[in-house]
This record gives sequence, C-alpha cells and structure tokens, in this order.
Amino acid sequence: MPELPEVEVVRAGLTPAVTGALIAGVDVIDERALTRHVGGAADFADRLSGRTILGAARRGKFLWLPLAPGDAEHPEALLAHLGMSGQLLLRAPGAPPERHERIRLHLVTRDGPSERDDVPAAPRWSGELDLVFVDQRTFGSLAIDALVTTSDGQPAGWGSECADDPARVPAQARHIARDPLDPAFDDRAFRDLLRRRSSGIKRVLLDQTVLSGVGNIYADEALWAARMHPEQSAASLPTRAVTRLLAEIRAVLHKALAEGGTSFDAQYVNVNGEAGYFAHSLNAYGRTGEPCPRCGGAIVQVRFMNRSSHYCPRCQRLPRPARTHGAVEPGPVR
DNA sequence: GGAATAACCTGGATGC
DNA sequence: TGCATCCAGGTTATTC
Repeated sequence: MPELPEVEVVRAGLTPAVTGALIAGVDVIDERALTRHVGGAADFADRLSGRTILGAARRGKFLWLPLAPGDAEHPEALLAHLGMSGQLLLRAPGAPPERHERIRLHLVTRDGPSERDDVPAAPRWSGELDLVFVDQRTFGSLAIDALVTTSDGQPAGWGSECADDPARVPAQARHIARDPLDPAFDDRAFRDLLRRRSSGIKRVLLDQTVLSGVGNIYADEALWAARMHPEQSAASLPTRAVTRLLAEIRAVLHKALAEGGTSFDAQYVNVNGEAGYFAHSLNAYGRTGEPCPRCGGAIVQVRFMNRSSHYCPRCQRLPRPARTHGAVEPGPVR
C-alpha cells in the first residue's frame, strides 16, 4: 500500500524522466480515476494537452506535477493520489495496455535520452514515453488542481522547488500536514497537538491532518519500535515518549525508503514496475502469530478502524488496564 | 470541533 | 469446479 516511502520512490523515479516533458496527448480509459478532478474526462484531457511538466513534488502521500505554461497568479499542477493500489508507470510508446490501466499520458521529453545520461536510474527513451496510471481498486485518482500558498509560507514538500513558487501546494492537499521527514515539520507543534487528542495514538498517527505519510503499515511498525500500545491515549504520552515515537517513525520511514518501500501482492511498484524490499524487514505488520523479534511473544492482530492493527501484547502494553475486546487468536501469516 | 464509523472499490484467498 | 463471502486500507462524508 503506498505510504510515504512508496510515494517518494515514485516521485524520485518520475523526476528525471518527466521534468521538461510536453504532454502531447491524454487517454482517459476509466473516468473513475478522475474522482478528484472537477470537470470530467474531456476537460481533463483538454486542459492537460500541450502543457509542460516542471517536475515532481510530494507532501505525505500526495504527489503533484507542476504545469507550464500557466497563469502566474493561478498556477496549476497534475495532482495524483495512489490510494491503495495506484501505480504510475513509465512505458515506451506503443507498449501494450496494463491490466487495470485507467489513464495514459503521451509525453515528449524535452531533451531526449542523451541529456539524462547522468541519471543511471532513468529509463532511456527515444524522446517519447508514456506515463501510465494503473489502479486495481480505484481508490486512487488524478486531477488538475490549483496551486495555492502553503499556510506557513514554507516550501510545500519534497521536490516542490521545481515550481516557480516552491511554497505552493495543490488546493486538495493544503489541509494535509507535513510529513515527519519534511525539514519544515514542527516537532513541538506535533507534541502540542497530541496533548489535545484523547484518541488512541495509532488513530492519531493515521490522521493526515496531524502527521502525513504514515499509513497502517508504518504506524504499526513505528509503534512496535517505540513499544507503544496502539490504543494508548495520545494525550497521555509524556513529552519524552512522543519524542521517541517521532524518532522511531523517522527511522522506519528512512529504512523503508532505503529498501525501496513495502510491496505486498504487487500492489506497490516503482515507476519501472519493480517491487520494494521493506516487507522483509517488518517486525509487527502482517506477522500475526509469529514471535515478536524483541521478546518472543506472539504478535496479535485486532480489528481497528475498518482495518487491521498488529502489535506485541507483551512489550507494547497499555499503561492502564487494557481493553481486550476485539483481539483475535494468532493465526497463520498470510 | 473532536471523535467514531461507514462507504467507496476490486481481486485474491478462503470456505462450502 | 463454481459460487459466495471475507479481507485488504486511504480518504472523505456523515453522524454523534
């Protein structure tokens, strides 16, 4: 499932390939991939054709490609959210359709392959390439969105310096908090926010208006590393505990980034269709019934917010009497 | 305004 | 073998 590391791997893969590319044509195969776009498929294709991609930027799980030419007062970007199963793939022109292909952009690169010789990871195209949006579960979406000034005036996110004004973020992502790897992330403000939240800490970590980029997998992993029970009240956490949790979140995200992200059932791949390796490094998520790597106790799985939560009940204890309802017996790992 | 929950969606896994 | 059901989870709308 694409969380911060997976989206960042995609962004980093797109940057050398699409920066400066002209959008020569747009095929909308499935309009459900435009749920975030106001105006429908024809409007999407008309407004995108003839524009130039300035680069690739990201905040949390939102990815955007600033566009030119544009009105300096009202710049726009192609916004992408991968949802649960979205993929952005680079393909040679004329490549056969992908399974679950939703949208295909036909690009003409500005400089051709010779200008990208210093970027070994970039595919070598002949000056034309297709950017293909694939999404099995159709929770992902593309849209043309207005770029608006960030609330703090700081750069909008990773890679946002590619735009004329780095401090502009897509309007649909403006409410999204900064991610913990963002240089402008405010640790103190995060601690203050947690003090006002009585919800369980995992619920708060999944709230993208508090902290972005963390989803179910990395929330479970960071809580395991910090030895925190997912249902422990956020407001009850001492400052030292929040500081430790932030450090563990960052460590997990950095490690996942270094390993190319987490791939399950081919639901996440980079722009070249390759899977990441972080699934091999998971300590809690998806390891129901396996021994905890730290204490040997069995990892359990509980239902939580319409999804699963994995933790070690032995070394991630609630500081007060635990609510045990909802726990299921350890079973085989899928 | 905070908190909790359901709905959206599809394909693989599982059970009968 | 075929059909029905469950499950995965990011975001948002709705309800309390």
